[in-house]
Amino acid sequence: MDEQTRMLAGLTPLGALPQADVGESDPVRKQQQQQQQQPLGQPQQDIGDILQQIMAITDESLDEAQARKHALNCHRMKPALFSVLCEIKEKTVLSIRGVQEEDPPDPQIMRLDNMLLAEGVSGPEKGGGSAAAAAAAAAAGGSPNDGSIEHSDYRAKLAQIRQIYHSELEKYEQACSEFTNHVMNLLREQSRTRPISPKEIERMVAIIHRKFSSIQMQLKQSTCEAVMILRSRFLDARRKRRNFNKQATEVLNEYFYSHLSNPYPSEEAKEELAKKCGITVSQVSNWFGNKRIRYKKNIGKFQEEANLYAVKTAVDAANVSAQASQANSPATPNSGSPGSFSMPRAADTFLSLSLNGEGINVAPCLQAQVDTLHRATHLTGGYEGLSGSTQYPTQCLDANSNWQDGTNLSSLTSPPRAPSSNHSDTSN
DNA sequence: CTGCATGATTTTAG
DNA sequence: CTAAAATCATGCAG
Repeated sequence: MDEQTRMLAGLTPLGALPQADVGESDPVRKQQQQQQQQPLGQPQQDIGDILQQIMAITDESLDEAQARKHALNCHRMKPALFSVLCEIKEKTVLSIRGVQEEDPPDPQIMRLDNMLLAEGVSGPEKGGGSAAAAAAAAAAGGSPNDGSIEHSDYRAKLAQIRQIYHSELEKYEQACSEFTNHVMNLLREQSRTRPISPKEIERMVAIIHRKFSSIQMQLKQSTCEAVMILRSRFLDARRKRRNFNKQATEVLNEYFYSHLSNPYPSEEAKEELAKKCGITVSQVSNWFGNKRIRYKKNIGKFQEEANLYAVKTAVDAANVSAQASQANSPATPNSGSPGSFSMPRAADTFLSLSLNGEGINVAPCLQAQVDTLHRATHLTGGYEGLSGSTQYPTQCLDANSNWQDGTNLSSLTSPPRAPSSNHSDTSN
């Protein structure tokens, strides 16, 4: 109400403007002016009336308003008024414009966009979604490989967020374009009664878009937050340690102790172990990394374990070997000790590995193994000169390997190797 | 609650 | 890049 009167008050005096101000060069204008001035004395009042009527429109019902609008449009003074308004508009709009012009792309929203893109939430459409998510997950984990199993949960959650994000975004976009259309239609409609330049419509649209984009930003922000939360939870979960099951540990230990001379499984071996243990290749790598360092740090502590697995491997191998020798020809030239079990195949492999293919030392080492195995098998306990622990593979292997020749290691550990009274080693 | 075992991650060295 | 070494964080037995 207040506003209306103010506007009216402001506009009415301006109505006189054209007379003073309009460029004389425009013949149409001139004519309009003349028309306007013909009913001398009246024009300003008429304009005032019309404006008042316009203002009153809001109070009327739709039909009534429609009728009035029509009447207004048909009013003989309408063109004149229109042109006047045009003039006013031109002046005021010019001054309004320039005050606030399009701002540069918001750095904040750019940041969010980048992040969402990086996280695989926005970016390529649905099809590539899971791939992007996987990539994001992999990047997040820093582990370059597989892990698809443990990431699946994360991926699922991310996909969920992604879906929500997209549907919301779509909703916003639809609402935005709907609203924009509506406003544009309105403005177009109104442009029949009041002067609205395309520029102005454009500006209006821009304003609407800005509003909606600020809403969008909120959406993006909350999506980012959700992703962050998910990510942190995921990282936490990933950090959670779950012991491998017994069987897996057994398999790994078996491999480790039967390859003690060179406990570096090849990529294929790792894959095989991973499959056998139901863990990932990187977990196998972790395990071997940890095992090597911990074994090296405290060999004594692992002696028992070593023996245990030595026996196990030997027995297994013996069984296999027995079966094999039954089936095959007896051709195992190295097996000098026919004793209770023939030479384990596992030992064979391990030796060939440890010796780098040199066949020369095989025999003594095998003998050593047999001895140790006997000892271990019989659990004779104290083997004289050794400080309490038998060292199945170590001595033999130490002679042939260098993966653990890290200076003072064994000195810290409990039972240092007793070089004396030991078969094998370099002896021959 | 504590200490150790152990899987995972980070840092360092080659 | 890989492996070693250091470190972190959790699970679990006592």
